[in-house]
Amino acid sequence: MAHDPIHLGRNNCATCAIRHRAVCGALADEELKELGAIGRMRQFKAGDIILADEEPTTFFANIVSGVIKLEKTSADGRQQIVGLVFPPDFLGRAFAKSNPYFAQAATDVEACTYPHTAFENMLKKHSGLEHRLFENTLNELDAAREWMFVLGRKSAQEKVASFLHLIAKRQSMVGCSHGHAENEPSGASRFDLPLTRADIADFLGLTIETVSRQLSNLKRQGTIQLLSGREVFVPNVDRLASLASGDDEAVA
Amino acid sequence: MAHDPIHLGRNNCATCAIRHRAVCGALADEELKELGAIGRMRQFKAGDIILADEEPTTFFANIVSGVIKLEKTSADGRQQIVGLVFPPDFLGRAFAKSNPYFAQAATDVEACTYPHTAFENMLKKHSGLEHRLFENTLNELDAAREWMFVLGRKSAQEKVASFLHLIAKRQSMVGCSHGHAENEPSGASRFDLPLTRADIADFLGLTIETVSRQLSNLKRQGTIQLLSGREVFVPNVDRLASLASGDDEAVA
DNA sequence: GTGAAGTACTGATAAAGATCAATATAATGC
DNA sequence: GCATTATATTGATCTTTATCAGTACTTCAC
Repeated sequence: MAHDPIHLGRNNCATCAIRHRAVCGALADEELKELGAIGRMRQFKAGDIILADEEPTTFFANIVSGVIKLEKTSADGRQQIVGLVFPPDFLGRAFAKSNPYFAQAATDVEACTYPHTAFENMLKKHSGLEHRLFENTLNELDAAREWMFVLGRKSAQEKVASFLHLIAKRQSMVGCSHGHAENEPSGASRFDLPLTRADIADFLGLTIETVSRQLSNLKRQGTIQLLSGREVFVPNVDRLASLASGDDEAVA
Repeated sequence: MAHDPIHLGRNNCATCAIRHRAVCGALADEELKELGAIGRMRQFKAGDIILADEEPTTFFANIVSGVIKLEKTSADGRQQIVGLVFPPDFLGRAFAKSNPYFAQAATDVEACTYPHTAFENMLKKHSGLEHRLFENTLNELDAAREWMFVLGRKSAQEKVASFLHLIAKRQSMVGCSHGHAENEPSGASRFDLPLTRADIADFLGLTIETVSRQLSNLKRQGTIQLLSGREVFVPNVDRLASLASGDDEAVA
């Protein structure tokens, strides 16, 4: 926990936890060496701004650990989280002059960063890498559209249940080193919430109070247990999934 | 208006209205001939289902005229439009077994369609084409996230104003054959709504009634005029844009 | 430990939007 | 043309969620 502050120096791809699941998985050993040469492992603390809105792009990154929130803010201060970046996701908007959103560390984060121009040159040179990033982007687009349904059509309870279900899925993926994990956890699940109540509200298009009330409801029902404020235990993930899609009926 | 029913036979890329703005714009004449050989112009009538949810992908398409809505539906019948496809946009989810949403013609549509496998082979062969589609996808992702803010954080009036502003922007792009149009119309604008009130509601996460009331409000204020039910005249697009972002204040 | 700041929960009330219901307008078929 | 159906508007009422307000719990500094 008490590491060197920001830069951790050159990273060792061979021992990297996300070697095969991140975009770099597209590269053969030779090419990987080339990419590794421009990569630099960095650490961010919860709350650090990683990419600023409207600012010129300076780097891209693969997330190794932690969670980053992508946020839009309007002139009058309203906020909406438009994406969460988990390991082994890629951070950054390729081929744009500036970044279309704020990227802020939701938790402490470790990321393998690549300088803007050098990385885009790699993309041009290795079409396999670009292809992998393209597939990544298509998945992100699918996820964003999935979330549009949550934002536009779900009730507060369904929204909160959807969020918990999402975290349960992603957290259980972390640590699983092979495959893209269609492995829905269907039994029990336990995880730490990577977001504050305010963040959850901004992700779901709700207020803090409503999030808090819905969490209390889910707790009262027995759908979840709140161990501390951040630690959640879900005895039956299927049940949570049902609530997330509105197939509730018959709740204590 | 009274055309041959569906197939219009081989298309002529040379005279195509969207030749340079669509993804095919990435190709040189030689390659374009190759793509043209697998393309087939088709017409759809308003309401036709173009791609069905969960069904295997059978074709992709470039939209030449008209508007297509991308829709998600839940088991209990709730609907959310997660994207609108205008000319010269690309329709279809590359590299996936099945389509993640419904695609339905909102208006009559003309589209240049490409068979699934043949098109994906073109992508593999011509990395320039893939790159262009990638850039396209990145723009779609930006737009989806932009819309997440609308869905999560805007009021009903702001949502309806945002929708009208979006249509004003896209409709004025149609017919403009060069460039990607950062050309915000800032004076007056006149267009036909490509969506019914029910569609607009599904796009904005509202009910039909609320959409109707907000349109009536905007009309009462003088921000818009409703000529027929579908024809809209906006005397001052900037004013509409202000309402869309909540910088209202002082309305008659 | 104590105090202070940040974070989270709960209650009372207000407001925005949904729902229910009726009517009006437009499009379509015969 | 008229009847029928789909689409759109408007009003009355109810529900959900936001807002306002107060309190409790955590974390951190000292």
